[in-house]
Amino acid sequence: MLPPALASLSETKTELWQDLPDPRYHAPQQDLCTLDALPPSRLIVAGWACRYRLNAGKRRQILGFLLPGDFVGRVLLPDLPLPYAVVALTGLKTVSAQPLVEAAANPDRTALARAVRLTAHLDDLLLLNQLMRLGQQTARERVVHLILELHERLGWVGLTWDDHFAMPLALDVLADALGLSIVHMNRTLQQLRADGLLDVEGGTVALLKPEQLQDIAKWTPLSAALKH
Amino acid sequence: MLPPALASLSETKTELWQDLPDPRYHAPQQDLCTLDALPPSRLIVAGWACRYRLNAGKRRQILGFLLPGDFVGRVLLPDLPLPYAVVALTGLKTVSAQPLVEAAANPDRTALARAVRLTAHLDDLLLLNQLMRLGQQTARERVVHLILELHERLGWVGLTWDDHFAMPLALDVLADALGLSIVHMNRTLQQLRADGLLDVEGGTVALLKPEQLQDIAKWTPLSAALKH
DNA sequence: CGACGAGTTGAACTTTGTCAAGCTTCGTGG
DNA sequence: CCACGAAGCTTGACAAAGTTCAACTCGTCG
Repeated sequence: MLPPALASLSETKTELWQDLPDPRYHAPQQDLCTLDALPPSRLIVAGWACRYRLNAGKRRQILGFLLPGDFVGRVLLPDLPLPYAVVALTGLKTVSAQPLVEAAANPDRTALARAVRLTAHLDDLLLLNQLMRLGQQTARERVVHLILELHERLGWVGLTWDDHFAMPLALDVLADALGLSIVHMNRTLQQLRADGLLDVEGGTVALLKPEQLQDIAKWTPLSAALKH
Repeated sequence: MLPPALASLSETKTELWQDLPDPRYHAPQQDLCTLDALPPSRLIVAGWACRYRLNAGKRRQILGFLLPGDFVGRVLLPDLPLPYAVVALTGLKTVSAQPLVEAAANPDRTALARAVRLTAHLDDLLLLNQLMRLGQQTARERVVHLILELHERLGWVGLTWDDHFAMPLALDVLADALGLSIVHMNRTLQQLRADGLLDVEGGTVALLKPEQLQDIAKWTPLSAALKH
């Protein structure tokens, strides 16, 4: 199973991912990088993190989740400060992504360069998905849409089993991501559970009726948008 | 007055902007590029456009506005399809931005390359601003925040006069951008007008109490985030 | 045992959307 | 020159969606 960074590179082996240098471990709640600071270039090997911004001391807005195989920092423009912060949501293992960033900057169009640059495109897609959720969807739609997105992304790196997967996120984290109150987040999940559509318990998500869920959220697989 | 693309380059003259090749004119409502198509690389010289996405046939979500000095298409990754469409909101004049895109790809860190790459960073900032508006702010805050953003951006290219500027947008366009219904968009503007904070009429915006507006929207100037 | 954190529930309230109607403006064609 | 219609803006009344506050549960960990 390939990480998203290399998803399009069938010939590139997982070893590349595993053999990157300088492994490090981060505790939950630890900041991986702060707003307007020069970010490190690292790749997440295990655990979940998120990008977020604070709006004038109020509750944070989570911009997106970072899963195993995702970059912390930027592949393109690695020399500019990030307009957001990144924090570990679980215990985290990362490795240096320096070799991959350098490959992306390589003017020769190697397959690796192309694959790494594709991840920048994927990042764009994910941010737009998040924006569409916040701008256009109801609470119910947002929740389902996000969960389907996580399901697809985790599938790429072999972290799903059938139609369920581990989601180590508390209600308040989901609420911050989806722009909802904790209470409403809760009620929305209850409702989905009561409808027999999905199940979220003990950090595990089960998609009980995948087709209906895709319908509710008007979900389009990310892979469709990357087919170019 | 410099376009954003070159805002950080005091030594670069406006002529560069004016002298780009292949001027073209586009009618309002004309698509400049469509979803998942390879975009042109063009620079807007006059008029307004926007990026948008449709969510399953419902009303469009506008992702951001493109003003004079902004790129249509992408500076980085010009060879990948856009995950959104771009349409002219007014009559539009554009020129080819090919020379600038090539400059950005130049591995030598020329001042021009750096400036053009900065515009990619600015694009990120604008998208994040939009996301924060949709995720965290009330209708009133969103409207003010967007207007302050437009005011700052238009100021960069000399299209503001004191605290007012031309905004050739109908209510439904603003509503699509801010994720509001037309009716509520209207009422929110009415309220702001009644409060003596700003005035929107006949395609012109006047900021009557700029400090209070910044307060309402928790506005941070973009220039602050670009100071790096 | 107690305390804490996370999840859950009810009830009142606020914000925003929907529907429907009326208005103004402006251009067009008789 | 006026009547007409279309498009955009405005208003009221109501409905739906989401938030807030407050209380209660449940398990875990000291």
